Amino acid sequence: MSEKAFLEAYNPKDHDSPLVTVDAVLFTFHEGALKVLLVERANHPDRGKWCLPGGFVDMQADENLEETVIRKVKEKTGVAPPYIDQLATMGNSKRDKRGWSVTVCYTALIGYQVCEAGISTVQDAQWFDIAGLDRISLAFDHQELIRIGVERLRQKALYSIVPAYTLPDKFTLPELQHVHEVLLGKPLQKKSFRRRIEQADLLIDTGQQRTERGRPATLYRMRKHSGDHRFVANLRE
Amino acid sequence: MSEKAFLEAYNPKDHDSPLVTVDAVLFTFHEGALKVLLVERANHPDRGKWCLPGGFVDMQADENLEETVIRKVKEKTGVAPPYIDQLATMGNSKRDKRGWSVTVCYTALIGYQVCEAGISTVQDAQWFDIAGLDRISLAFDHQELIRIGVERLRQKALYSIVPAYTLPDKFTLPELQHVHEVLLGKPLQKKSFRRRIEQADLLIDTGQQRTERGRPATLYRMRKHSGDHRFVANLRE
DNA sequence: ACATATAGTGTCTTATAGTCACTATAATGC
DNA sequence: GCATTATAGTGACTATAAGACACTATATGT
Repeated sequence: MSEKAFLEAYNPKDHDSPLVTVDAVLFTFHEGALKVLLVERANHPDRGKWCLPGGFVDMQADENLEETVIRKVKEKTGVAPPYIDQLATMGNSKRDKRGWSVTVCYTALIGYQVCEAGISTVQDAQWFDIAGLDRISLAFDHQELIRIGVERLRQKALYSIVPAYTLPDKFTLPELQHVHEVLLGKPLQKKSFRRRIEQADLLIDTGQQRTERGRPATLYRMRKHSGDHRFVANLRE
Repeated sequence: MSEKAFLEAYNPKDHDSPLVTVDAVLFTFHEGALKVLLVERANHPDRGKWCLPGGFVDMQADENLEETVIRKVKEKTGVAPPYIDQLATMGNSKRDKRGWSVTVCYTALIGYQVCEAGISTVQDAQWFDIAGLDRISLAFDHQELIRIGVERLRQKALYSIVPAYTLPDKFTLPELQHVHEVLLGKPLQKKSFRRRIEQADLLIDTGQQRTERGRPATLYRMRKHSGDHRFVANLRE
C-alpha cells in the first residue's frame, strides 16, 4: 500500500488515545511572597477544588501545545506571560478519574500588576501564596506539578535571573534580590548579587529611580534574552 | 449531577484527542564518538526512514509514560537504561501526517557493551554517530529531538557527570573525561576534571585497574545518585 | 541639622577552575 | 637490562568569581 492510500484509510479514532491536557504553573511575586495562580473547577471531576489553569487541546483552534497553554493563561489573566517554559509531562492511568490522561505542564512567570486587571474580572481565578499551599487539596496531581515548578524556579535562581520575570517590567536590584532570597529561603550578599548581574550586562538602566524609604533605587528592565543567561558559578546554597 | 453519575456517563471517545506517542533519544559512547540509537520504520507514514525508538502508549499495558518508554527501549536493546530523563514534549498538528499528535520524548543513556547483544538481535535498530547525522533524513521531527537531546547532554557535561552513564559500569577517569571533551568539542584540563570529581566523592574506586597503553588507569563505578550531583561551578566553555 | 533607612561600593577573603611541569607505571624495542 | 614511549596521576601556582563586611551615598522624617 502506498503512503497516500494508507493516510486516506487512516482514522485516528480507530486507536484508543489518552486524554491530552495542558496546564500552566503561573508564578508571580507580590507583597514579599511567591504566588501561583489557581482556578476553581466548575465541572466534574474534582468540581469545586482549586487547580492549575489549563485544559484540553483544541485541535481546531491550536496549532501546537504552546498556543494551547498561552490561550489558557490568557483566558484567566488577559495577557500572555513574558516567560514560558516546558516543565514536565505527567501521564498515567490514575491521575484523572476519567481515565488514562497526559498533561503537558508549562511554567510561566508574570508581573503582578500586568495581569491584575485581567484576573479581577475572572471570578474563579486567584493568586495563592506558595507558603501554606500544601494545606489545601488541589485537583489531580497539580500539587505535585506546583512542587516541581517551585523546585525548578529555585534552581534557576541559583544560576540565572529568570525570577526577574515575576516582577513588573521595571524593577530595582534590591527587589530582584529579594525574589531570589525568598526562593532560596536565605539572605544573599548584595555585592555578589549585583556584581554578577553587572558583569554579565543583563539589565538596562532605565535612567529612572524609585524611592520608597531611604536612598532611591535605580529602575532596570530586562535586556532581550537575559533570561537565557547562565552564570558559570552558582550562588551558594 | 453527582461526580459518580458524571463519571459513569463519561466516554473519552466523545472528545477528539491527539495521538500520543513516546520516544527515546538513547545515547551511548563508543569508539570515541557519541552515538544515538535509530530504528527503521516498518510502517507508514515515513516507511523506510530512520526514527527514534518509541511508539504509542498502550493504555492496557502501561501504567504511566515512563513504563511506555522503558518498554520501547527494551524492545530494541534488551535492557533498561541506567539513566532516563524527560527531555521535551512536542505537540502540533503538522509533525505527523496522521494528524494532531503529541510525543513525550525522553533522553536515556546506556553503555555500549551492555546492550550490544540485544541490539544485534534486532534487525532494524542501529547506532548512528551524532557527527554527520544531520545529513540523513529522519522521520517526523526526530532530527530536532536529537538536537535538543545533544544540547541537554552537553549542558550537563558542564556541571555534572551524567555523561558517565554512556559508559560501561566500570570506567576510567580518562575515559569519562574523553566523553566530556567530545560533548563539549574541546579539550579539558585533567587536573580540574579529576579534582572536582574527587572532592565531590562521586565515584567508587573498584580497586581494579585497566592497562591499554602506558600506565594503568584506575577503574571506577558511579556511586548511587552521583548523576544528581551539580557542581557549584561549571567547566568553562 | 541630625537620625534613620535603604542603595550602592571598596576591598579583602575564600572557593574552585585553569595551567603546566613534574612524577608514576605500564609496554616495547634494542 | 635499560632506554624510549605512552598514558595516568599529582603538585603548586594563577585566575576568576563568590562571600563577607565595613564604608559611602542619598533619600525621608522630626
